[in-house]
Amino acid sequence: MADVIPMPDEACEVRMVDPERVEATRAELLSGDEASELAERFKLLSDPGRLRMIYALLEAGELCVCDLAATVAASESATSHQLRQLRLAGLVRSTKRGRTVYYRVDDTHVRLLLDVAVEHYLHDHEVRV
Amino acid sequence: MADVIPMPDEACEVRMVDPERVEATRAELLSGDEASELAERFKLLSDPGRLRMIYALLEAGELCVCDLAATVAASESATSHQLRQLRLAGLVRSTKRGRTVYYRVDDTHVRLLLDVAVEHYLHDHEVRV
DNA sequence: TGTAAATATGAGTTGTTGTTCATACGTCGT
DNA sequence: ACGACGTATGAACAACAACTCATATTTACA
Repeated sequence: MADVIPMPDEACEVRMVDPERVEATRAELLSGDEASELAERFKLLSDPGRLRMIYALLEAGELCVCDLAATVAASESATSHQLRQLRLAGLVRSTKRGRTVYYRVDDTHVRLLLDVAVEHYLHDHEVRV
Repeated sequence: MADVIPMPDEACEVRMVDPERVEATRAELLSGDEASELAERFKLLSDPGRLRMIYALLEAGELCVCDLAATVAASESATSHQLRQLRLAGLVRSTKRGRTVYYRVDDTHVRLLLDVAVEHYLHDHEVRV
């Protein structure tokens, strides 16, 4: 889905069963920008490798690139590319000490988001009541 | 990132600065399957259009395909394709009444996940103190 | 029964994403 | 200053994801 197309003011070709509910729901709906911003955040969490990296950083507190790569069993280059994305998104922060660069999670909300997801999507199925 | 490559037991070519921390973190890390399962969930939320659809369904409770399409300003075909994904993932459920099909969210956890994300990533920036 | 409505699906196309490989950059030790 | 190390980055490529268009399916109604 490219991006949100503005709704034509006068519905020209749009079929609707319940126009009132549509209008009411549209009023409460996320704007295109809001949806895009949220989606971008979720997209960062939508790759297994990135997810493991974030998780590893949350666990370890701080890791250099090569250690993180070893931890999640990825190449250093791939790891660096992913970290760049996360850094540009403000999800992680890097500190250079000597020639090694240490990364840490720099987003207060990710931990909660991950905890909620892990709790509901993993424990529910495995620890099962 | 394709999928998780198993870590070689004997680190052959892997540089590490702090092997102990790596090993400790690996012990606490998500497995490849767990990471993939979580990532797949987040991926469903990583598209602005899908996000708006889910949000609309949460708001409206129940919507038929054409009304949902009108609500999020997408084509009915695109909407149907997205709903198929969500349905296969068990995130929404469909009910056929006559010739129209009504969809509703069928995942207890999505609402919480979305609420957390909206709260932290939207309100924080806009309502800003 | 035939036609239109509401949705589903498949094929084809295009844009995006993650990886590898090669290479560049900054830093340490000698 | 030079070579090795740790990391970053760019290009090329392959896999994937989302859209449109065309067509199929099911139901309602005349």
